[in-house]
Amino acid sequence: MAKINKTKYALLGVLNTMSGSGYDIKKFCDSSISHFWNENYGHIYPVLQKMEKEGLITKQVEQTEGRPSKNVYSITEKGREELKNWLLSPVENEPHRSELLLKIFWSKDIPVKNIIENIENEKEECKSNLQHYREVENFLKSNKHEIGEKNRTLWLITLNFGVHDEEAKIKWCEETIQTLKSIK
Amino acid sequence: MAKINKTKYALLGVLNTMSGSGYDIKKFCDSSISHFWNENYGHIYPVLQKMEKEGLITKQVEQTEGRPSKNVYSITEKGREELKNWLLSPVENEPHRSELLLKIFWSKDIPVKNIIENIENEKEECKSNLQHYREVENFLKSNKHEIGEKNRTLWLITLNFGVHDEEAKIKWCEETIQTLKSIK
DNA sequence: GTATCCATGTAACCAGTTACATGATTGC
DNA sequence: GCAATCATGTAACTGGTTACATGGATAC
Repeated sequence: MAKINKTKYALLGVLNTMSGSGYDIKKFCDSSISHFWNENYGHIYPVLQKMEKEGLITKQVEQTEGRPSKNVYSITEKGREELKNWLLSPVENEPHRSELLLKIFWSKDIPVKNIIENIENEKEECKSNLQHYREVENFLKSNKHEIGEKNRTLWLITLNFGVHDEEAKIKWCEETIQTLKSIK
Repeated sequence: MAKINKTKYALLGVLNTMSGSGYDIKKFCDSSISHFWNENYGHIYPVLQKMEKEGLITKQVEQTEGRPSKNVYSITEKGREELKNWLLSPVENEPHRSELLLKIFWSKDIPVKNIIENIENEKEECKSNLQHYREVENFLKSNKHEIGEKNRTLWLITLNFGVHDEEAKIKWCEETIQTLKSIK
């Protein structure tokens, strides 16, 4: 058996917060969980159809004048159950792949300055991510309404992961650049 | 066009260090780059065949008595070029997905103690990874021969990434567990 | 005698990405 | 007039995992 479908749970999570169309779901993902999760239409639409057949969600077609018709999905009790069971189950860590590290590992015949260049780029990206996380963090903290206290805490926790992660990577980049300069 | 094949470069990297069979390559990967890269036979063998057709590597069949016959692959000049070009090109960061963060994000209806449980598990895994990295680090440092000074530095750099990463995650786990306990 | 290692490969399957197709409305 | 937004979906494709199939040799 191949990998199981995690997209399903991402979509159930969204629909457990709000009903909406594939389009709405995609927008929600991009604005809330994109720092650790991505989804695209080519996957969202088929998975929604499949989940409807399984009875995890229901569809309702909405017609507004002058607008394309909209398939609004809502989570069912069965869907809520399925989501809850998954949330309570242990995390399956899939091995991640780092192209940066792979490149460094095989760079014995590459001039040090080129290796450093790639690491400088990485560092800049980390910095820009970090700044972005801090902005969203401030936004979430300032906004003491709508989403509920527990949700805010949980969302801040995921952002804080990003902050720790980027900070650690920046530190590693700086150390590594120094190390490489010294062997030049 | 879909994602390009990074496995190719992982295999070229191995073959740029040593000639060997698919089996040898897998062993090498498991013992050297497994902390940031994984490969499996179901992918290695077809990719080797494809690369041979493209002229990036050559095959030589080796027969030893009392052993299964072995396809020993070696990198060609063309393969070396291809690898070098890739090593010099900028890193394409593909978005990563974190199941742990996805679970936390959607856990508003889950008891705090269950969320904490998952984070405790994560912390334990980080600790065990960290210890492993430190052991390999010591092994590499003690062994002042065979692989060359530059290679040792590069390999230590990739390990050091793991160390920074795991330490940051452990810190995040501890902070997060405290935060969650306080909202209980 | 049993588990592990050596060694290669295929088949079935699912995940996920990108491009294509369509078309109206709204804001600049 | 043009770009962006709203809105849904399919097709083509690649990546990658797991299971299956085979079988001798060696170590415990």
